Amino acid sequence: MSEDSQIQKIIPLPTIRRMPNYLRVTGDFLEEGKEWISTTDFSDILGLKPIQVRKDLAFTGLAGKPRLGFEVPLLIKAINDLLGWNNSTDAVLVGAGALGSAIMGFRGFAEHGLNIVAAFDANPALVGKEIHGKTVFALDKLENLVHRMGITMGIITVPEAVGQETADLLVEAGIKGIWNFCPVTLRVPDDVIVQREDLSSGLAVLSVRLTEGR
Amino acid sequence: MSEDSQIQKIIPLPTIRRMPNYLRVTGDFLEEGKEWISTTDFSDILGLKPIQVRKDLAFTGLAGKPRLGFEVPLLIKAINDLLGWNNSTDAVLVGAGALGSAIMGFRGFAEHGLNIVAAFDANPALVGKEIHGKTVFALDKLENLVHRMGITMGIITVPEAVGQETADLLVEAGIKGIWNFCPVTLRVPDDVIVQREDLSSGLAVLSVRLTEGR
DNA sequence: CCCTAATGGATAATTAATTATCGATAAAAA
DNA sequence: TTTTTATCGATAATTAATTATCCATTAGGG
Repeated sequence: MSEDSQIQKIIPLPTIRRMPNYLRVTGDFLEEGKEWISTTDFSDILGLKPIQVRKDLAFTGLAGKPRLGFEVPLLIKAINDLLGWNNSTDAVLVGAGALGSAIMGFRGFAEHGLNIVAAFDANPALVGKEIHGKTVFALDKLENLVHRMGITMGIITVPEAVGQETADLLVEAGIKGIWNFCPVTLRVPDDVIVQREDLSSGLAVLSVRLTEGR
Repeated sequence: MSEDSQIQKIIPLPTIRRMPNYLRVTGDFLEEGKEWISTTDFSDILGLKPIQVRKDLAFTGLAGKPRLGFEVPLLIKAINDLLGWNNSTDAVLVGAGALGSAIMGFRGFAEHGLNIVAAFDANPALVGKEIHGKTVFALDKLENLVHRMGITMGIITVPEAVGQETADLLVEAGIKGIWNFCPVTLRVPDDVIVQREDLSSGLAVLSVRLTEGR
C-alpha cells in the first residue's frame, strides 16, 4: 500500500476554523430551497477569495461540478463528517456564572453536536438551580457523573484564579477535551486536549487595527 | 531619511494575539513584587518556545538584559502602548441578552482600556434596566448617544438574524470599529473595521483535534 | 578580577498558509 | 449541434509565520 487510496492530508487549522462558516451558509441555501452552491457564492457571502474557498472545500473530498458547484445536502453532510458534528458529544460545564450561562443558552451548539448535560459550580447559592434547562450541581458530584455517563468533554467558565484546579478536577474525572474560556494556560497531561478561547486576543487585534489602520 | 530611525515593522497578527498573555503574566510578576521577567519565564508559564517569545517581545522596542530579561513595569507599559490600551476607549454594546450581559460583566476589559458606557436592546422589557452597572436603552437612542459622546467602538451581541441591521445602525451612528459576536459576515464600508469573534470555530478545532488526535 | 552560564538579539532556514496560473469540464446560449 | 463561459481541480509561486543558529552581553560565582 504505497499510493493507492486517498492520502489523508492534515487539514490546516485556519481551514478548520472556516468550516463552520461554510456550513452555516450552506444551511441557509438549503432553507432557501437551493440545490447547488458554488465557490463564488461562498466568496461573495463570506468575503473570502474564491481560491481559498476552493482549497478549503477540497478537504471535504467532494467533487464539484463546473458551473454549478456542490450539491447542498451532500456538502452539509461532508462538512459535518469532517468536523465530527454528526454524532453528538456530551459535555459538562464548570462555572455557572454569566459566561457559563450564556454558553449554556447558545442554541447553536446543539446543531454542532455539542450536548451540555449538566453544569457545576462551587457557589452553594447556584447549586440546585436550573439554567437554560440544565441543572447546576455541586463540584463534588462531578467525578461521579462524568464517569457514569462516559463524558469526554469539559467546558471551563470559572474565574481566572480557579482555572487550573478546575482543569485538574476535570482531568481527574476522565475528561479528554477541555474548552477553556478562562484566561490561563492550563497544565494537563499529554493525552488531554485543551482548546483555549481568548476574548482579550480579539480585543487586542481590534485595538491595533483601529489605531494603525490596516 | 533613509535608514535612520527604527523601521515601523508591521506586527504579525498571531503576535498581537499573544500580547495579552504576556501582559497578564507580567502583571502577575508585578503583583508578586518581581522586578525582572525573562523569555524563559514566559515560555515556561505560557507553554511557548523561547524563540517565539523573544521575537514577539522585540516588537515592543524594549531592550532586554542578558540573564535578567525585561524590567516588569517597563514591559507592561510597552505592551499596553503597543495595543493602545493605555488610553481608554469608550464603546456601546447592542444586544443585552445572555452573552451581552456576560461581556458587560467581564471585569478584565476595564484593564484593557475598554469602557462600555451603555447597552442597547430592541426588547422593551430590558429597556431601563441596569446590567452590571450599565443602563439598557432603546435602540432609537443609540445614534444620539454615540454622536454626543463621540464613541467609536460598538459591540454586537444580538441574534444572528438581526446582525446586519445592527451593524448598519452602528455605522450610521458613526462607529468606526465593531467587535462582532454574531455569527454572520457583516457588510460595512471600507473605513469601518470589524473584528469577528466566533465560538463555533473554536469548537470546530476542538472537535477535529479530539477525533483525529494531534 | 576572571570565568562561567544564561539570556538577548540578529540573521538564516524551514514550515505553513495563502494566492496565482492554467488546463479540463460541463451547463447554458447560439 | 456547436460555441461560449463559469467554475472546478491540480500545480506552482508567493507570502507569512515559526523555528533554528550563532554571536554578544552581563549577572553571579569562584
